[in-house]
Amino acid sequence: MPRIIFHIDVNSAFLSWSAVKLVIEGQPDIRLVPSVVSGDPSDRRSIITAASIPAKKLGIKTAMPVSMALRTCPELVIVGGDWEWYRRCSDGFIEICRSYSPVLQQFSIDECFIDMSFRCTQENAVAVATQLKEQIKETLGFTVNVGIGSNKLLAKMASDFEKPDKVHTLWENEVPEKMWPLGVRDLLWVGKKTEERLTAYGINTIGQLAGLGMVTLANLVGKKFAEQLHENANGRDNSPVETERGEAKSVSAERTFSKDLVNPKDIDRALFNVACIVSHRIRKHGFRASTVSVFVKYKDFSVVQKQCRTERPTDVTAVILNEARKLLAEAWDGVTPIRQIGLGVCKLTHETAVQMSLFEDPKLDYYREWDRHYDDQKSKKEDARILAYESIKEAGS
DNA sequence: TCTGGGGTCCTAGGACCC
DNA sequence: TCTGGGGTCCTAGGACCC
Repeated sequence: MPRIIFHIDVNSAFLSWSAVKLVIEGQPDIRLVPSVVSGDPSDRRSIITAASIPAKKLGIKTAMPVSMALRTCPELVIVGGDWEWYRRCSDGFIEICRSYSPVLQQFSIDECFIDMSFRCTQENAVAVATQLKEQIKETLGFTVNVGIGSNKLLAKMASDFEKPDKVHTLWENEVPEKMWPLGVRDLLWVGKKTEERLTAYGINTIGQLAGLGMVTLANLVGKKFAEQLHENANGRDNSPVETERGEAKSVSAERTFSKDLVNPKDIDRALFNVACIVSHRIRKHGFRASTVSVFVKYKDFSVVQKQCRTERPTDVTAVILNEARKLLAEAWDGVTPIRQIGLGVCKLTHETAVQMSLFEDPKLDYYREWDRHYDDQKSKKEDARILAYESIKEAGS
């Protein structure tokens, strides 16, 4: 029996979600004018996270620097992102999708796959998808695209066709007509570098890629990736809709400074801040980390990254920070101005048995106490924010 | 024009062991 | 004294996704 997969993708997710909130608060609908969402609208270094359709028509794109977009369109409306609110919108949209099929894989905050094989037929798939799309619009106030295909790849490619508020199919027999004429860059997993390599070889469309011999392709992009690209370009993908959200494999935080920093005190403060964020996050999920890494990005965007193993898995801020400081000393010469700094942990375990060591730092108890205070403060702040949002929701309903 | 923040997976080379 | 080959772990870097 052929599979029937839906891919549901929120149109300009962050922008739509911010618009919904503003409308609830009685503000004009920013979806109707050139508008964007950016991290920090006042920071020259921030970039665009999402753009409205009128903004896109003016050539404003995601990931474009805000300063550049403002030159294109001086009257551009810029709003800051609001993660707590986005989380709620995302939960609402996932909940509706799940009511259509429990075999659901959340692909990102604004995308999911559902396996509809037992819930509809090829004949009525478009009608069912349209109903889903309308239900989300009526209940939550924002639009989605639904892509339908016989596997995840085709469903995802289909949802990327004309936007917004549309349903598209891409069945296997439609691949030559609907997918092969597209440029290679439109194929999932073909980014800038791979596109460059392929076009340099004269491969411009997905159709040309589909017909390319494996030996040639492997020489261009490596064996493993070549196999995947070959399958995908031919519309084949047998990956399942994975309902289990795998556990995080790494946790990281990074900060870009509004001006490049060179003062070691400033840089150490930034490192401290990201260490607090990362260690708080792993404690929240009950993880301990065995590897700490630090990276430094310079003005020319070159990156130096250093990592090391910890003596034993840890979730203590002070321990992670201590490792990070050593790594920073290796990575940074102490004089070159730094644009961005980041700290990550990986090799995460749920190990809770405390391994006693004769050499255990006697200050460890104090450090843990400090972390408990930090976590308390954080959760109090979160509670306050949740209350604030509940009242917004009430005002809207 | 001047480039955020958070992830995943893959590759390649070196160290070390058997 | 000089040599092979496989396996595993670690680190660094690159490419991709949203």
